[in-house]
Amino acid sequence: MKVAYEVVKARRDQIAQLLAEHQYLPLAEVCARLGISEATARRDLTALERDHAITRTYGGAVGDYNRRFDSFRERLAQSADAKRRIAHAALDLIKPRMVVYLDGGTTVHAVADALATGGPRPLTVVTNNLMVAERLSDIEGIELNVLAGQYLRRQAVILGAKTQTSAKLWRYDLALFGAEAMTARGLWNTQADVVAVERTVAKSTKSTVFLVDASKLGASAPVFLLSWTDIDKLMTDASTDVLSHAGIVLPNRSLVTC
Amino acid sequence: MKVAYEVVKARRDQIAQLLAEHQYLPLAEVCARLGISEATARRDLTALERDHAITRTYGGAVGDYNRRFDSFRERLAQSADAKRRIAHAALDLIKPRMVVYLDGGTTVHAVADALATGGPRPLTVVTNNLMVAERLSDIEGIELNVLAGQYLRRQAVILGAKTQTSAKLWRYDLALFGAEAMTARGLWNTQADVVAVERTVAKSTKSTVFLVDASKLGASAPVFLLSWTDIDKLMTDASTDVLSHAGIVLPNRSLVTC
DNA sequence: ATTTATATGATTGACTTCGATCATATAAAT
DNA sequence: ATTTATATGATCGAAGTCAATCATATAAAT
Repeated sequence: MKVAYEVVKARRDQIAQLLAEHQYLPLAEVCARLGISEATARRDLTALERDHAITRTYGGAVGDYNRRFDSFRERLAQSADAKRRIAHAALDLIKPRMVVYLDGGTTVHAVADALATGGPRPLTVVTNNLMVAERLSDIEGIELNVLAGQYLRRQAVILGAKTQTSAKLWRYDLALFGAEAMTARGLWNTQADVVAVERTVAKSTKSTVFLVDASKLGASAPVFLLSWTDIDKLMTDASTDVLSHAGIVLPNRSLVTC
Repeated sequence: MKVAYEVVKARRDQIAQLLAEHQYLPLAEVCARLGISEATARRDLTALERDHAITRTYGGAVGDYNRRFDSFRERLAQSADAKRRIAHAALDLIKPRMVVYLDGGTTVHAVADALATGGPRPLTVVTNNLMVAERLSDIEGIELNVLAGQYLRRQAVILGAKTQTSAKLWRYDLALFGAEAMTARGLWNTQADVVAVERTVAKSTKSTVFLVDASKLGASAPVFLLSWTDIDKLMTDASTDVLSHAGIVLPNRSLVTC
């Protein structure tokens, strides 16, 4: 029997809501909860998928509500192995009771990943990256703080003038940064606001460490960040040979290759 | 054939990673991507589910990586209808170019929901609630800012001394708050640090508005927040009769019932 | 009031997935 | 070197899911 359009819409909204809450629901569950037949449930799910509200699966559907950070995640996959190795080396720098700043990039996110599964405790972690925040929140022994500022969902990062102001509220023992490019002159990044925050943090940290995988060698990025003399350590999977060939020569204690 | 345990573990980690990226993958896709048989894929998925890394579905699996804010979502469902009505009434208070503060509770989240689908633009929104932040980020005409501070994932909220400091970085035209209880004396909340932030914001806003559904009438909460004379408006679904019966009497222009 | 359009639920056959079982290959233990 | 343990892939019957089709009831249009 035909039914008022509003009734249909309300029901589909309810299904979308249900899926936002439960992430996944089998078809039978949808039928049971709404008291509708398989056929109607199927039709509703198909319609909702057409409107990009959910994703159908064989036997049910998943909600799209939480599909954020997608572009960030894609970048996470690049050079994932090198990033993981660098991150594990970086763990050695972190000691219990430190206040550690974790930068917004994907390489530094690997450190958060490593920290989540174990490492020195207790720790105070400060970050402007919300994926890092998610990863490390509610972990025993880690107090997680975020900076203030404008939230940019695509990059999962908090930026802006207020971010710099709030970055000054802490004193860091160690700051772990990423960068988009490294050349003989130093380290570069793509966004001016990102660099602004990084420089602000660099001024109030005891130790400044950069984690940069080899793919960033010879890459180019428009905004100059810091020169080699400004940093305490570079951790990379690029070999000393390749680095010096690119004109990057650092004292032994400032370079960790892995 | 038996295979080194590390190989198995690495493969399962890879599947979990893949699911974190794609949220949902059908079994056949897992087989294809890893070059393994259905049987092995099934066994891997079962093992991963046992470790609470993923959730199995009929025909595939979904990643658990993003299942956050769950307890907050549950509270969202309570009195959902009243919250929605109150939120829609609150929309009228918001005018283009305002700087609006949105509090951490579930009632205020309904305002974010309403704002997301339409309303006055442009707006500057400031919040300490990350689910509100998610909801309103990347929306044309809305600049979304978050406060600094310690991130408490269960409540999806940012709190602490630094939160108060960063709350003072803005001047608000309008602040929308929730509360856990209302009595003749005024409004109450459960957590001292939540109240601390709310009071800080209340001091730097032109207009202080509370959105409280009827279920909070007669409820009790330990921390006193503000008395009725301190606020500019109360929006509630409780009737004037019921309110006055509870000893709450407000001037007409300060009370919106819906 | 009559007609038209369509939302729903039931049915059916084709297709897919599942769990159990088994043979086999290889890592780990002895 | 030999034995033991187990990870893997193949197979198969059972159970579940899907898309298509159809009759029907009711909203919307006339």
